[in-house]
Amino acid sequence: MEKPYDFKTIEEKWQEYWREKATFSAENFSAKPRYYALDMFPYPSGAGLHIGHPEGYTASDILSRYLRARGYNVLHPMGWDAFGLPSEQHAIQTGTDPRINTRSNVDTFRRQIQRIGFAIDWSREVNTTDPHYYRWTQWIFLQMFKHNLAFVDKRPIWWCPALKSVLANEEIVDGLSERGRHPVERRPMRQWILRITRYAEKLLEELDGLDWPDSTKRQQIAWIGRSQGAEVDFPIRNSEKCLSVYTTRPDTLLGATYLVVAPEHPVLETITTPEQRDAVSDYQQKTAKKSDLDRTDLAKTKTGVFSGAHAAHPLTGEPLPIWVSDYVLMSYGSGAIMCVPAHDARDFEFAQLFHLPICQVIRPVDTDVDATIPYCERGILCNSGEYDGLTSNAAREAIIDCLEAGGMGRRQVNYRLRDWLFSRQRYWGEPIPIVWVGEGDFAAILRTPGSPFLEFMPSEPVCYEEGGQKFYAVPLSSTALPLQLPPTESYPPSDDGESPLARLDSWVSVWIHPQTGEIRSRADGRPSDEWVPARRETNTMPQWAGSCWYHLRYMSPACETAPVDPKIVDYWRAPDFYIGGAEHAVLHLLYARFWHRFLYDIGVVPTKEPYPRLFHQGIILGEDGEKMSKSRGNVVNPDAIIQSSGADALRLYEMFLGPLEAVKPWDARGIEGIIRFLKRTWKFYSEVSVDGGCDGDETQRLLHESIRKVREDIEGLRFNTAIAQLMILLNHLQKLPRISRFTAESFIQLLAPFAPHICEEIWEQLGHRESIVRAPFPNFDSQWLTRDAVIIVVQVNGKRRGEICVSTDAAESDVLEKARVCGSVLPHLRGREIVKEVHVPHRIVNFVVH
RNA sequence: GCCUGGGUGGCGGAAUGGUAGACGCAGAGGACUUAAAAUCCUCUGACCGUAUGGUCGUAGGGGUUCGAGUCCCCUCUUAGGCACCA
Repeated sequence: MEKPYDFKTIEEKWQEYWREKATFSAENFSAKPRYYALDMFPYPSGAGLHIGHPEGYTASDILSRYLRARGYNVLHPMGWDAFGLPSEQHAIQTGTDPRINTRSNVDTFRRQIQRIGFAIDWSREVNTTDPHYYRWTQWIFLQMFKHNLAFVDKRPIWWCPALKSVLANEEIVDGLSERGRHPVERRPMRQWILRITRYAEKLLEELDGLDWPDSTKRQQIAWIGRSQGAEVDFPIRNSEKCLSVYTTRPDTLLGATYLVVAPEHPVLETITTPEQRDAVSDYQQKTAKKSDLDRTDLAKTKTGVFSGAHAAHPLTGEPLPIWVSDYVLMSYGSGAIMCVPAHDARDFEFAQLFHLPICQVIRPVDTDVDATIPYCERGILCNSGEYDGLTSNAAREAIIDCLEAGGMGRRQVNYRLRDWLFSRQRYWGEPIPIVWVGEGDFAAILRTPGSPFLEFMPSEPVCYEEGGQKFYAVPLSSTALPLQLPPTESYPPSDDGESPLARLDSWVSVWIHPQTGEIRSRADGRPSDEWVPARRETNTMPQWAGSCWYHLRYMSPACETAPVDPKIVDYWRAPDFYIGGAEHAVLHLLYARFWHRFLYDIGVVPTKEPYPRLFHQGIILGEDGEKMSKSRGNVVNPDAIIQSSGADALRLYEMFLGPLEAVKPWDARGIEGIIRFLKRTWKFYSEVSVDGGCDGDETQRLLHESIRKVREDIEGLRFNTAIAQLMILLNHLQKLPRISRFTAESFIQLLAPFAPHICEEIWEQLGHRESIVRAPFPNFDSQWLTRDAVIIVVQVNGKRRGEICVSTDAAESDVLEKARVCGSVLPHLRGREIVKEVHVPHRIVNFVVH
């Protein structure tokens, strides 16, 4: 009597089994080869799991299950990136503690992920909002602080009035907030900044050795934006000062006809002439009001004003007018440029607009090349005095040498990368473990030997000035961590952008004891004279912080003495495989590389790079071929698929849709084929007779070919073609009344990484007591991969005219003779002269005839 | 504007320079059934032909090659990234 394929019962049974037996726990030290497969952990949103999540998770799961069956000690963990804006917004709207909402979202995500049957070691689950976790996020921050990589600055930052939040450069897209697409403006605010720029060179260098998608590497290279050139000093007329500019084209120096400074450039204060004062101030005010969207819009014609001042050309002494324009950015280089309108498109446009002189100093090497001005390529110098006739490359070196000799310039490397704005005026983030004290108290702390506050004290103190008073940053000691997020009733930031934490005065205002490191609320009154007043930092860290090092925490999630146990990280090293969306190509992946590299530099981890091998799964589009979104109403819910078709079907279908890296649309009808495949598998095993006999040659051949193909395809992440091969194999087996035990078991084992539940069930029905996970993956026998005879296609002039069957070891002359007399080929050869015979063994014969 | 990927049947897709369209969906016909669903079998790129078969065909145009979806050049198109970075 045939039982129907009851996927719900089967799947829940085995999920329970795996959970109870901790089937997928990873050993920290094992003689087996190790493999660490890492998924980008999800942000547990209120919307629940999205169809895109299981795509990458299934891929890493198939790989994990396969390698486990190949004898590897596999670590495949999961966790939650649970700090973030949506939970905070929810708290603001409902007034409920984001901890409550976050906990329930995490529970939902865990339940949903477990219902898909991933081979995850749940004992290693991490959560960035857990104080046991963020204790170490704070610790790493303090290490950066200690190493002078964290500082504060009052600088104009992006402020989004709608979100009431400051945003990082990276969170602005097209002049709008990445989240919510709200307008943003500049506002000066005291901010924590991490000196990622100090790591620019290291981050660039190591990129080369990573097994990453090329496009992602290219994006990071572009983001870091290393450029090589020179800083050139132009002495300002009637002044002691110089105006320094950065250029990547020192070879065009003799073609510089004017200078332009950014409207924010401090030099304007002193050099602007009285006649031009009003015009310059007016222009400065106008640009301050402009959004960056307006300011960087290339379509806009350039604007600018003359400052009235001149600077001397460092080589000729020629006076060059200094202009002001917002096409020069204060944040890059020195905020000033030399303009060579003949050889730069932007300078050319500006020079034309304001009738500034244009002087050509480069001509093309090849006279056929279009030399229309502006000519922006390299070439041969002209109108450049002693440098005439030199190539751009030679001239660049000669000119920089001359500038350096005269103290008028120097070689310089610049990066497009900006320092990382690391503070948020938010509640739902890691508190920054810093208190602020006055100048005298700070000096006292420095003079206190053995003070716990000296543990993370940097060599260069971090301070800021407010109301004529200086405040110094004092780092909490590691024993004071975690600095827990205090409970509050009110979540919105204030209108001036201060964090909600700033309102908790009993938390913010504290006494600290320099000798003991104790901290007490100031609400309680000063305990004794030794205690000094301090104020806590009220900013929190951005969401990126927790995801910068979670790959390490999985290794030793309960470690109480370090972010990661040194012995255990020595064992696991770094994830062997990391999979996640391409949208993280620069932000998360650059920040995490920075933190990880820093941890390497201070000896916490043994590897320079966190993710040696990276893969991006392509997004799954809605059935209409558009990105899934609530507003389009094309969202596919994984829960509904599991309900109607089962987790095995969901897993298989997501992998069968197409190549893992491709962007591909969902098709609700397509999953029918997968369901049929699973039902046929079920039915086949309940009917077929599995005996000790042998299979026919054809069956053996197909089985061993399939084993090879599936193994290779899993290793190459070509899951769609692996599944196709399993379908071909089943289509064949289905026709047989009986199969051997080896064949019966092999097919199920090949399918098991993809559809683990049904395979566990069938495995059990085949008489096994232990989980299929424990069974070694089948090997192919290469004797079945070679054939005695092979079909060869015969072409005449490249057109297929017939086929012949020849033995694999047939001599070439025999093959050609057989091809020549082949019935369907003969008519095409008759009366023609064969001028060439091409024979590719085991593949093709081609006769070239006249 | 610049830098990357893509463009193959009605659809998702498969093809180490060597039989284009594997596998699956959808569609057509048939078997089973009182009937439907499910299942199973056959067919299914276009055109011509009763048929053996032939011609065309991988966005378009050129090229290399005995042979090109695959390599090279140009054009169109689409997705992603960057965008006054001096």
